[in-house]
Amino acid sequence: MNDIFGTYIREKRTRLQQANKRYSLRQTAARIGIEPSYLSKIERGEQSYLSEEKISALALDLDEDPDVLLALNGKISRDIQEIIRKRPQLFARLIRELKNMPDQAVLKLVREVRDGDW
Amino acid sequence: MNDIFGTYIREKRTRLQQANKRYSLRQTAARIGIEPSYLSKIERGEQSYLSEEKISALALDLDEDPDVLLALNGKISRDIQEIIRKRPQLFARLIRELKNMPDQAVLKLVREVRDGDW
DNA sequence: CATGGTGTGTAGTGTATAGTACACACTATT
DNA sequence: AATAGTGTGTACTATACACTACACACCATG
Repeated sequence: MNDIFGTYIREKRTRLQQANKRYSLRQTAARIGIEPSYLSKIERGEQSYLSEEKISALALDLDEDPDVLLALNGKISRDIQEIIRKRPQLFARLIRELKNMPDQAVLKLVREVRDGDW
Repeated sequence: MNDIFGTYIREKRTRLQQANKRYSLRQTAARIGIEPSYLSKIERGEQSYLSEEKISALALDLDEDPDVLLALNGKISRDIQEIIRKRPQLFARLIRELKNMPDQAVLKLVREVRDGDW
């Protein structure tokens, strides 16, 4: 189904594997704490279920952005979900408004918030 | 576990029931398409699993905000999730920045976006 | 006093999610 | 020729999630 997540991490891992043999499927699986056969299935898109914890561990291991890997897996990190659930109306409105805004516009908001005069 | 969702909808429903007998547990359950015993369990917090579809239907029926009911149930609506997953880094940054901002500040952003000059 | 409507208790169900365990075939090394 | 390491196939498992089905006890009311 969701073979884009699998394809993405397989490409990244095999690229790292060229330079360093510790990025074999088996060793990587061992580091993130799953069976090699399971990681194999996931990379080939045969099975795409992987918990947030494992995805985050994998992101750390492969030097990838956890939020990106989670998104490729159809997930959103728990801390983000928590923030939204605490003020659902507020964030729902904001996020829907931003749906079609270009990246630049959203980034401008981020900057505005960070060094803003609130 | 999550008896706040149940308590909330039970209160709202029974309040509506005072004025209109069509808001009995049985009739309400029938309108949203679940068994009365199941709605009973949910309202008493014994079981809190309810799909997004049923929660939205319930929100509509009880004249409540779907995003709020979903949040009380530990969920976030699919359309919001989709928006975030399409640009995970961007939205992750923005949302985390806004975590501790007061409502007013976030609302100001919403307004800025809506009638902004992008 | 039966009938209709109320809420609830108990038991069971199907699918999704998140994996393990182990055997197999292949390649590289020693 | 044995050994270590590679990826993969098959079968199985446990828990979470999202419900249904049906029986029960308790009012009202005609």
